[in-house]
Amino acid sequence: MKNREIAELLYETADIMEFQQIEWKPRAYRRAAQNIENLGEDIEKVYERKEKKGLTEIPGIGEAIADHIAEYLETGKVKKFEDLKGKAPSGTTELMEIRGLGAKKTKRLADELKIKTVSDLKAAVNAHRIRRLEGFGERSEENIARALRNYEKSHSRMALGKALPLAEEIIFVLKTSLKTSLKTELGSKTPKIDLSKLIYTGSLRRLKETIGDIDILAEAEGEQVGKVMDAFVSLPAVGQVVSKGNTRSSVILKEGPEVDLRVVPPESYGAALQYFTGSKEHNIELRNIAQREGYKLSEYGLYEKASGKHVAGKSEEEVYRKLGLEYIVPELRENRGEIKAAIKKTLPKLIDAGDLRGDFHLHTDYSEGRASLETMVKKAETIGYEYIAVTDHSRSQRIAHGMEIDTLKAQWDEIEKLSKRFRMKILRGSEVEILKDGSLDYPDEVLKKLDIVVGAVHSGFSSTEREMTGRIVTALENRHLDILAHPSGKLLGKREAYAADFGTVFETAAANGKVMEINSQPSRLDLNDELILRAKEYGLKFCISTDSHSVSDLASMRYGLGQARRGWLEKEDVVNTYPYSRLKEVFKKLRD
DNA sequence: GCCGTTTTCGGCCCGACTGTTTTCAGTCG
Repeated sequence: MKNREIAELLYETADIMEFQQIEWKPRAYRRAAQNIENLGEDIEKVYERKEKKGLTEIPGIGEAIADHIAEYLETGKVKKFEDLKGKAPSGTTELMEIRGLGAKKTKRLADELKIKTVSDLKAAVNAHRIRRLEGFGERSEENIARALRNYEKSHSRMALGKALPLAEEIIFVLKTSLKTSLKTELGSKTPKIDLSKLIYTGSLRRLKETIGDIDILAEAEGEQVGKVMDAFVSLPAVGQVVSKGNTRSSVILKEGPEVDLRVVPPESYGAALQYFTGSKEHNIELRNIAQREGYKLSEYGLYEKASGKHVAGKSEEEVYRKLGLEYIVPELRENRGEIKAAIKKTLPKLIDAGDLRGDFHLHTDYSEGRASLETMVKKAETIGYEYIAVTDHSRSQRIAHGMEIDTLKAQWDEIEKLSKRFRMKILRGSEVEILKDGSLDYPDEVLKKLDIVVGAVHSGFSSTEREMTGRIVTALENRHLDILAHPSGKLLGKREAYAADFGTVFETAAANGKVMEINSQPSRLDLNDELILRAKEYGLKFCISTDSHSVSDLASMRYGLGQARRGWLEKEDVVNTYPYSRLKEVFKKLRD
């Protein structure tokens, strides 16, 4: 799959063009790159099937870019891009990633100070050569120095599972601080701040698998604004204040990530929430619609273009309705067809947290889990689940204390005993290793006694695409396998997905009635939204599982649920929303 | 370079903050 590769190439080319002060083209290139990332289909396959014509059918790709992509797929490079790159200094695109440095400044640094790489920049900062440049000055130099330190510390994205609790914590502390300061001015006549309106927005609200920075929105007016901003920049977690204004302030936390706070008045709250939730691509599309309909849309509201009259903005729902659209939930706002669906009123009714009735992937201290079987069962029952599957590792997973057959049977005995004491159905499961040759890690007579077999790959990540695809396909053709766990094998920020032809994997899975897991572990989120969208095309069913290794992990469900919603899944697509009585339709070996 | 209920040319989202600039350009989201 070369989608990401090609998108990266287009983004890089856009940066270089911008550096060379070429107008408009960078925008076209970025838009094309974005659409390739969101394609949900292998671009190579598109090209094989329909050649260049297929490429130009992708939005944002016309004749010229289609030719470049074709050239890349045929030869592995694009002559025009190579030439372009040859004319720009080698470190250009990297320098432009540093906060505060865009195309113009990078160009001036290169032209006037011969700064071409990050280390050139560092040297220039240390020698105070930047402040002598016309239009730069001492402050600019200090800011570049700080941005440089930040860039080196972390220019990677944070996992959703880390960012979300962090944002919740910040909001909680900010609310507490504001409550206290509001109380101390008892008797003041200024309107109170509605603290329920203090929420996180941005990619976090869209539950994207990784987060660049944390965006927070608050509602306040008049002198209250200053109070919110003051409370925000003086939070204990703040390491550095980047900017502070009347509508926006920006800080960098000691922990690393940047947090932006925007404050808007009540009549604009909905428009601002919509705007800051993004995505950027979704918003641009929305503004285009607004323009066509004779409106102007900004974070302050929807305005009639002719009269300048404010016609919507109090709530998000109002903004969408006024534009003739069904309300679109944050998880769908990626410009992946949701706007067209909202116009036609054919948006999916997404799966909700309340729909989930069980969990098909969890570990106990029989293998690498940290809690006992009984503790896990007890906690799952408190959540209100109707069933769970206990899926400890199979025998060849030595590192994870994989279970020999005798131990597995002992676990079945304990499950039997516990079943008498708990209302919830406890299923005999196993996370069975898919071995190098695609066979499963227990003999058939053991597998057939399991209620649920969750197959997983944990080794041989550097296999070729052919080997890995063959291995998984063989496993999917095994009648004992029910669920394919963490199908892509990626670890966020640590390990790429293994090379496998997911088209073939999904096709085989669909033909054999297998279920695809959406693994909710914060470090995995696998399948992610893009692969879910692809898998759904093949008519596959999914399950959202936590892969819990401790009691607290059971709460990770919300991250997997987020990916499912981003992947347009409805209740019916996800088998752990089915009542137990219906599960037999999916898992044939299930006992009554 | 792309696109079209403004349709084959002429647009291309919009507003806030910073710094050094005395009226605005650059950058960001």
